[in-house]
Amino acid sequence: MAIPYNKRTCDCGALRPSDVGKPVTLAGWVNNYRDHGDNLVFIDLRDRGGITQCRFNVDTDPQATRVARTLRKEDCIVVRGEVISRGENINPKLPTGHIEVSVHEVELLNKSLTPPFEVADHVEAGEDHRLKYRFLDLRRPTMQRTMIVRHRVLQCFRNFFYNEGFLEIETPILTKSTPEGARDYLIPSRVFPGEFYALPQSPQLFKQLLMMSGFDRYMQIARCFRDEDLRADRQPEFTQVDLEMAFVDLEDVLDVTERSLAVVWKETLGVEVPVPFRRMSYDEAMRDYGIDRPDLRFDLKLLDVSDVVRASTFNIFQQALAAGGIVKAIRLPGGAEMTRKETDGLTVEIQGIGAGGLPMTKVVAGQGGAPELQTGIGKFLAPVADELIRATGAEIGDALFFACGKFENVSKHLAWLRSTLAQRRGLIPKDRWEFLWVIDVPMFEYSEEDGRWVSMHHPFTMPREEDLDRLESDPGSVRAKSYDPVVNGVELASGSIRIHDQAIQNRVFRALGISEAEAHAKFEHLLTALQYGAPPHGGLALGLDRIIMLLTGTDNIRDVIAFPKTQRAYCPLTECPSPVDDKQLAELGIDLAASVKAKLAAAQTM
RNA sequence: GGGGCCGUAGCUCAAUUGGUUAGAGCAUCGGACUGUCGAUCCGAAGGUUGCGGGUUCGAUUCCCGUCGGCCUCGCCA
Repeated sequence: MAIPYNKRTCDCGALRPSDVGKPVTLAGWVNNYRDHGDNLVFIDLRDRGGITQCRFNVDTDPQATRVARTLRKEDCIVVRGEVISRGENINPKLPTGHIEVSVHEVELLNKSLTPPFEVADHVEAGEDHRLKYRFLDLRRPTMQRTMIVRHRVLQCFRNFFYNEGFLEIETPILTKSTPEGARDYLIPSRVFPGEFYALPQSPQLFKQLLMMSGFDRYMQIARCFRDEDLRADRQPEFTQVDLEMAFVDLEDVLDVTERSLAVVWKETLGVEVPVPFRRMSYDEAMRDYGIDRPDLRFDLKLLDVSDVVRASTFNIFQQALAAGGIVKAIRLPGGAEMTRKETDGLTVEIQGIGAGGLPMTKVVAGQGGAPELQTGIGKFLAPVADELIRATGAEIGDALFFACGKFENVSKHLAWLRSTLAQRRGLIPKDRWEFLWVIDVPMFEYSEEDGRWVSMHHPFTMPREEDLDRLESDPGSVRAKSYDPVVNGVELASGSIRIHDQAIQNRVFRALGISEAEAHAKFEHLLTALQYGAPPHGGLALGLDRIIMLLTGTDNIRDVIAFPKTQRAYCPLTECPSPVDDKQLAELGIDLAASVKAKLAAAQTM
């Protein structure tokens, strides 16, 4: 008689000594089997709740034991039996380790082929392999835990924002291509041949329109799409917890956002996050950390030593300073113990991100015990050694690393060095969460490539009122009413107060070199809506994937997404993207370029 | 588009300066075993060294190309 698998009594992680004596029905996958010959067979049964050991005794249940002997890893089974105590033979590694199920009946629901890799946390498998067999990879306990955390965090955000009066409203996936920002994924229209929808990079304009529609407080768990190259923390489709509020100013958005994050950290990790978060201006972040998302878990600030090294004899510095550049340094406590091999390795790596090299020196005890600079560029710095040691606060045993040139490059190189040194030298404290807001970000940055100003955030961002009169005369000095929450060097979100005045919106478009005709072609709906009583509003979008990465302690975004893509945005599981029938293309009025056809043909004959 | 690392058994990896029949652990298969729990013991099977070319008496090793994976710069409002 078949065992009623639809009447499971609990999951495989639930049973405890207090359940001893109860009849149970469990179903799941064979995690492991141990066959002890004549008498005993053990099966570790796994489902998303955990693992329960099942015992088969040939003396009492010969038929079930016969079946159990044939079971192999990843077979899907259902068992019926009785919870018994393990006596002395407890397994402290399992929450269910004090009990086991004495199985009287077992049924194989589906036999598994030998899996291509073992479903266990301790067995590593190549990542493309894991993605090809993602349904097996997701059975691993850590992956299951991650997906469960993800679920809980989503619930947590939803509950929090509902309680704060937010409405969850969906926005279109098929929408309009936008000129600024990332490359769009395009969807050809069958009904309008030659015309295209775009997948949303974010629901930005729709959420602003919802504010103009009077919904006041909006939230959505929104899937967003950007056709740009991938990174360890970037996927072509990703999830944002998207917010927008009307009749608010900057303080209101910051307040509700930081409280939501505090709740999520409390609920998932039990960590109390103090609110309000500290705030740092963009200029301060760039000056002290060289990056707009500083990791405040460790010090290693960037120190401007331009004036100090001006009198040194190091040519590279002289040239940089003469060209209007700067020289900055990082003081690494204990860095003098680094080997030549280590520092040479850093030099090669920093050259890989565009630096000319990595000037450095060590602070050692000279004659009489006074600190002096040795190795590296020490001899060139001799004329300014005392002053440099004083300016950097360097002590005997430290190392000093330098970068020189344009502010942007120095910042980029030393920001990389700062976090690399902190990681390799073990300077990052565990279980520390350093939240902050980065505010007062410039509205625009100049794009050499495009020969014009481009938005740092997006074109709908409100400038600070006191900077408005410089929008035309000095756009580079205008700061935005934008705000980014950052934790441990990770940008969690990005948001701003929006422009709700058509005149200001037009001035910003003009500053961006977007003509009136183009603005109307691309944003007619927004510009029109701004003329019908648009309320002041603002919001932000939290990067859910990165939040889950932080909460689960992974540095790989693929680990927090059930079905992610490879670095080339390929899915090994579904083997997509993939070619489509000529008929489908014909319906869309699309003809492939000759070069593309040739490539496809060549690939097929291979 | 640029830089870096990698590709050897089903999986994770090793293989000396370019040199005998390319090894190990896990998985698999067969056998043993009364309490294991990442079981243990005995045995077996398992390889176009990603693919193509070159150098060489001889290539997993060196060179060129190509395909794929990862990290990264550019890019990502």
